[in-house]
Amino acid sequence: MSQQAVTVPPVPAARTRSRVRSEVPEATVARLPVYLRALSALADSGRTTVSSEALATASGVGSAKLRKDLSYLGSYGTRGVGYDVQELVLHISRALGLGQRWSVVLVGVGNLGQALAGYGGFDDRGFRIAALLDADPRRTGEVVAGLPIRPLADLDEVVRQEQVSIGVIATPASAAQEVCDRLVAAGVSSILNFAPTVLQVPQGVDVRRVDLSNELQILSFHEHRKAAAAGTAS
Amino acid sequence: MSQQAVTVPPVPAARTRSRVRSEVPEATVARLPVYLRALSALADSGRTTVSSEALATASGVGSAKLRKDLSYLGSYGTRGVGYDVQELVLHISRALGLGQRWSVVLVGVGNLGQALAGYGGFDDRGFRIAALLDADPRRTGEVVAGLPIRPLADLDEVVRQEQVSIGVIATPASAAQEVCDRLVAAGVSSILNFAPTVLQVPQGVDVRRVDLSNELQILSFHEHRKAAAAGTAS
DNA sequence: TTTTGTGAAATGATTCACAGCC
DNA sequence: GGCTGTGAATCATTTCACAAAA
Repeated sequence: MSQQAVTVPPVPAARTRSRVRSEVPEATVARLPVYLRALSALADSGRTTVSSEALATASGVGSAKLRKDLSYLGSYGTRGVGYDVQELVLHISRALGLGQRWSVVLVGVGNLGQALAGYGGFDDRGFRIAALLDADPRRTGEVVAGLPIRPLADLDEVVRQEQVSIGVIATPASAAQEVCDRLVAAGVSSILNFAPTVLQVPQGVDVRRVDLSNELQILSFHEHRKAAAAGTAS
Repeated sequence: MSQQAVTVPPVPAARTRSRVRSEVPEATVARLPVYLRALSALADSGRTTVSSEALATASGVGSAKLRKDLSYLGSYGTRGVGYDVQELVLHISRALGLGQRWSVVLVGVGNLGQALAGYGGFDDRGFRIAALLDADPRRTGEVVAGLPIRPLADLDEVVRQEQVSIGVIATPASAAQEVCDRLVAAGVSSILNFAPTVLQVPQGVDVRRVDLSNELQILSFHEHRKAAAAGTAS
């Protein structure tokens, strides 16, 4: 059937007043981090140059798609040779806005929130957890992954003082919309939502949703079809 | 900018030998779980019927899209009235293959694996964790979320005995491909991968990837663009 | 009168295939 | 000779807009 997945077009498409012309297609943006990761691995293994074919294979896509994706960023390859690994890392990083270190606030330090805080996927690549917040006052002060848990009331202060522009919601579904509203009110304009709810946000705010059971259900659909197909194998 | 995201077209498109004709578009499949969740909430709140407009709003999509999506499953609405909530839940569940209970094996019981095991998103909707496996022999026997951790060597036995067809990988990136190979060898044909790697799998195996730092980087891209746009506000 | 279901149009993404450059 | 960059063709998805059903 397929390959890697989970991150594409459910982003409904920008509806900005002034039609800003996004230049890089959304589907391409969603793949850039994958290329970046593959390139880092190549760099670590000592490769200095790579062909579209090789990088495409490592990223689980076709080489034509890869080349078209990269072409939106500019012409950084050399015909007959390939791409310079270091240089390409730089260009993709720049396109993704990874030149700066983004501060993130994580709300909801339960099971999942703790795992996220300790995951390493943050520092890993230019992100920094500015604070952990939790609504339960009994958790205040507890230290998780080296950071003290703070009360939700500190939200505005944290966002202002730490220049936070990305919020991660790892609360139960029932609290997610309210937390989201408060994040937006505090000035956060990008949200990563792990709670199984659809958040309502004003224009100009980006939300991405990660939902375990959604993913399982999509896999279930395909399993179901495969089983049915196998049964019909005349 | 946008709305909910994270689960769509990065699924490269089916490449099955015999061109099975998928009927329901991939993009639609990725949204069905969202509708299902919204419908459950409506049912809990006592609603018995819902219009495409209302359900669309609750799901973060447009009503035309919703109606077209549902039309791939059949004509289950009543003109002038809307959809019967219970009935629609049933039809979507059936389409997703949720009539049966799927058994899942979770490999890698670290930080994230533990959070997933305890998340509740499994039992929640027709999924059952058949076993927790971990490569570290020191963890064997430890009980997490009510289940004992078993050694990786038990994989084949678990898959066979428990009729497992879905595997969840929550190992470090370095171990993911090997675990994946063993899952596939054992007969698992759908994989949910939380490790930050692109898995290579044979045809007929579905992989979906969930990657925290990918999501953050996509948000970073949009933040970056918004900041640039704000700066250019002449 | 309301709201579905759906052809047809518009938009977006992928793939092809090859000219151009190293 | 090998490999990129990209128009043009294809395929997929979304949106429009309205006829038909309740």
